[in-house]
Amino acid sequence: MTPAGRGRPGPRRALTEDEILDAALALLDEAGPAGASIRGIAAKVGVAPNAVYTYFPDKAAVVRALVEKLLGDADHGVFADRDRPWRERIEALAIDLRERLVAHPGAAALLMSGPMDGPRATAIGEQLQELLIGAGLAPTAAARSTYLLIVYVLGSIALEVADESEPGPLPSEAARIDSRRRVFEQIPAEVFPRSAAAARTMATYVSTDQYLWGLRRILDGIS
Amino acid sequence: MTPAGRGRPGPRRALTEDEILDAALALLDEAGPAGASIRGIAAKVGVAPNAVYTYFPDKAAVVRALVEKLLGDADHGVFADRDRPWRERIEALAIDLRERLVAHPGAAALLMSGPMDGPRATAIGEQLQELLIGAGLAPTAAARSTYLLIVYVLGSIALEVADESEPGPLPSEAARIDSRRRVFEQIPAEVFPRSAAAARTMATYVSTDQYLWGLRRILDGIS
DNA sequence: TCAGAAATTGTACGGCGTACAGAATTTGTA
DNA sequence: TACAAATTCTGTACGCCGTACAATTTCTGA
Repeated sequence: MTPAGRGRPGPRRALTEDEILDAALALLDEAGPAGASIRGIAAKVGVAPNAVYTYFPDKAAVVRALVEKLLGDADHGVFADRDRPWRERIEALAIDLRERLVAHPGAAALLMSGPMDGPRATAIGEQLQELLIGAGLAPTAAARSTYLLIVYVLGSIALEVADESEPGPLPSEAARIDSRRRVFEQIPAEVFPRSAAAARTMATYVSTDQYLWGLRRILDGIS
Repeated sequence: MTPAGRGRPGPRRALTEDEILDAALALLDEAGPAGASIRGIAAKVGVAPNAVYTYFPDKAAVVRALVEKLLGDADHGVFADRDRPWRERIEALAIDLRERLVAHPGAAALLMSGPMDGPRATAIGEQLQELLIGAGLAPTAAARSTYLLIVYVLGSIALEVADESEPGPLPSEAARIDSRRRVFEQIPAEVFPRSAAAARTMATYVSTDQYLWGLRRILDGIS
């Protein structure tokens, strides 16, 4: 488990941390959280279960590392382009994060299972603050707005993936909306009149449209 | 497991669904998610583990029922008082939900572990829509705003409880902010200058102040 | 060359959710 | 009033899980 700064005795490692994380992610995608066990990961990479403990001290560390990996590097694309309008840059980051995380529904839930204090999470917060200060916000307001945005992005994604119960990749957005519509159309209008009338809108809660609509209301609110 | 509409043969039940849920919640509070096992619940109420399956088909059903129970009845207090200003009513609901859920940190995480389609969740959505329409929003905007608010409330709470890793009741807000400050003050200013400068503000992300601040920005954005 | 560090395996433990069969209890009805 | 059927609960068991421990193998620097 020690970093193994090559130069010390001992056989060469058969794996890398990244191979383990890739296997964990693949299992998460195929079989959901239940499938991403230490034993499953070990089987997938072809070692005994306890060999994983050479690379990570325990399962929680695997999850932490996986979350960090999923957050990715935020300093790319439109978000990093200082010549674009700031709202556009934030929308680009939000869309990018949503795409990356929704692609791995099982993993998205892990995001909110522990403190977000990894370097990549910090880097995203740093860039958001920098951007908002550049947009004219006072430093304190920029920091608070940064957290508001993170809450919104992560909350949206978590609720979105929680809506689908099956493991495996999420169905298409259209399919998910459709199945939600069928559910919401059953709402009894006598007891929930507003919800029954809004069934079609509520079906689209998990859409990119709603996601961007909510984000824009927040951006309106902080500027 | 069948509702047991008294009148059919069989011994009387030794428990009620509610006793099981109470035991589950107590275990969740004492020992966190890991402690709230079917076996633990059964031990706490004094039956064999599999007796629980008389009341709920599986563990997921226990969790679903617990989540519903935790959501509580929203139609009370300031939120239900149609004579108060609408923003005040929403703030009252938000504060009420946060208090109720943060009191059971282990359970809060369960909220986003499945679709929020229970009757109590629907009732909250219904009342929010009604309120927002009364505030002058068009029905579609009211529905979208409702979801935005739910995302914010649940996302905030989930991130807040995820920040504390230990099971058991959350420390006081002041203690949590203090411990966050100590962590954030370690951020290296050379690599994350904005975050380092905002450490004190970031420490208060988990405060009622920040929670209400963010909520108000959203309310600003939707009106 | 070889001492000793590191990686990996075999084995084991306690805990989990839950399936299944049987015993015990209660009921409406014959 | 006796009994058949329905229901609750227990005993037991299975296959998972995370992970601790000791032994084995493979490598390196001295």
